[in-house]
Amino acid sequence: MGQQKTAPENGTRESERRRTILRAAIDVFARKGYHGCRIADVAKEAGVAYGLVYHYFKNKDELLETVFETGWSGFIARARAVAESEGPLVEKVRRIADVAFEAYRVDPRAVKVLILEIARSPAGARINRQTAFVDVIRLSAQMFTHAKEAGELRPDVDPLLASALLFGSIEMGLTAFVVGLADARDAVMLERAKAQIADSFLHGVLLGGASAQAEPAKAEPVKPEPPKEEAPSDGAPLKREKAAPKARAPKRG
Amino acid sequence: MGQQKTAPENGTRESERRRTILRAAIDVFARKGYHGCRIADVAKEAGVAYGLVYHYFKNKDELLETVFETGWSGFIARARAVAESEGPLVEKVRRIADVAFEAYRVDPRAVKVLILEIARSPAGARINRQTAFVDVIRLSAQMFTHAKEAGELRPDVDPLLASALLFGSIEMGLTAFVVGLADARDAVMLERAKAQIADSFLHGVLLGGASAQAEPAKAEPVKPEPPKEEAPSDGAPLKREKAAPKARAPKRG
DNA sequence: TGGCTGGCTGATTCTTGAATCAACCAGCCG
DNA sequence: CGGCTGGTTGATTCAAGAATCAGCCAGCCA
Repeated sequence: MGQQKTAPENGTRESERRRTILRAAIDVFARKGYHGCRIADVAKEAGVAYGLVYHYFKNKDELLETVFETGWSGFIARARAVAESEGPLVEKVRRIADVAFEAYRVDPRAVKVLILEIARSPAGARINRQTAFVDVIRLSAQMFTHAKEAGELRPDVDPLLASALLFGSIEMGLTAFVVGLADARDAVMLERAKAQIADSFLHGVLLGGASAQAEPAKAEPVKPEPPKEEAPSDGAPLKREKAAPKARAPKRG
Repeated sequence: MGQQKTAPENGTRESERRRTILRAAIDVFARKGYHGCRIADVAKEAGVAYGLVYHYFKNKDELLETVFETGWSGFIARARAVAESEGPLVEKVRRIADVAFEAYRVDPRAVKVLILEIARSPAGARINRQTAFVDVIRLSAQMFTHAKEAGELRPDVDPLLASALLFGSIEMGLTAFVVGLADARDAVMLERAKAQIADSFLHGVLLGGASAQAEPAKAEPVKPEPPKEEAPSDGAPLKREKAAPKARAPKRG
């Protein structure tokens, strides 16, 4: 395929092979977990020889490290852009939720690995990882600090903690899908979850507060939600009630 | 120490030794992570011979499993009690946060292991674990469902998701301490964080909405909580700073 | 054509650490 | 005392799987 495969050039600088292996690693990690798989699995998934993995990556750990950097850097960049942009806090929070959910929509497996294997990787964990997670939280904490100074936040809210809570909500919301608590194949559901996360975070869940979608300050690009005549969402919640174009995506194991 | 060490009796039925090993396991897991330590480490920490660990536990996995059950069952029992009790949602949410933070205060290491190693253990994870986590969420989801029926919740809030968000907030709040983002040795800080988590979740972080402690539409019929004179949760950041008795102590109700 | 180069291969080697087990050491009972 | 029982020990065994390495092969240039 890549005609000019002569090493040196290649705009991407990242050989096709290398990318294949990385992709395979993400899939295998997502399926069996970092510790639960052997390099052999990755190689097989990628359809390459065992040794080739070592040609491109120093060792198993570097492989995970790379998966991390690849996925995380993209997310953090977008999140930072939002956090540092101008505009009302409400907007920013919504957009951050957007970024996270979009990432999930585009590549759920990668997000799963990020959430399950990396964000919470135990103490010893080399490099960034844990640090990285802390970084985003610090980053958005600044956003909250500014918002607070601008009088958008309740004065008794701690910026750092608020930041942690926002990401905690987002993460757990995503986890619900990752873990299968909610059906992730349903785009509408994702959209709804995203909206609720932002709303709950901003206005709380209690009745009587500022009504949630009160101000569509900025019209959402999509309006997948009808009048919100909430269905009797009993204990069997996040499972789309009535009919729905059951876009049956094949459950890839 | 029980003089009568003859096996059969012993009210606890759990030998002193066994408990020592379990404790050591918690500490070591918390320090180096499950995969990052060997049985030998646990044995050394406990001050017993390598083989003894296997005398009390079938294998390494059972050890983790036990750590899990031990810590988790206690938490889930308390959480369930709160969720199924009578009273306004506001109260329940606060008390659930209480339970979680109290657990942390009592045994931070154990909580760390629970959060880092078990709650998010990757896919394949045997038994409960992941399931257990899902269970609490389902459990509290019911609580939200009832609250919704009682008109305490905004109608557009999905119970299951709300539940996930609550625990997501709690977990991330705790994680902030676990990871060292915030100083966990300060009891006041913990108290403050706990309060903010409940408040933010209930009323949102925005200024202007229902003021934090504003009463929701439905007045609380019960006043089950004693004054609970808590630390003044002012706006001070997670880093304890000098006085800033910014008035407003969120004395609920 | 023949000699290079470098991506690629996979059997082989080496390490790590889980799990086993034969022996040891009380205290106890007959 | 001598034989039991059951907690305790730690060297030994063993399997898993990470990392290595001696080469293979395809394309390329002289």
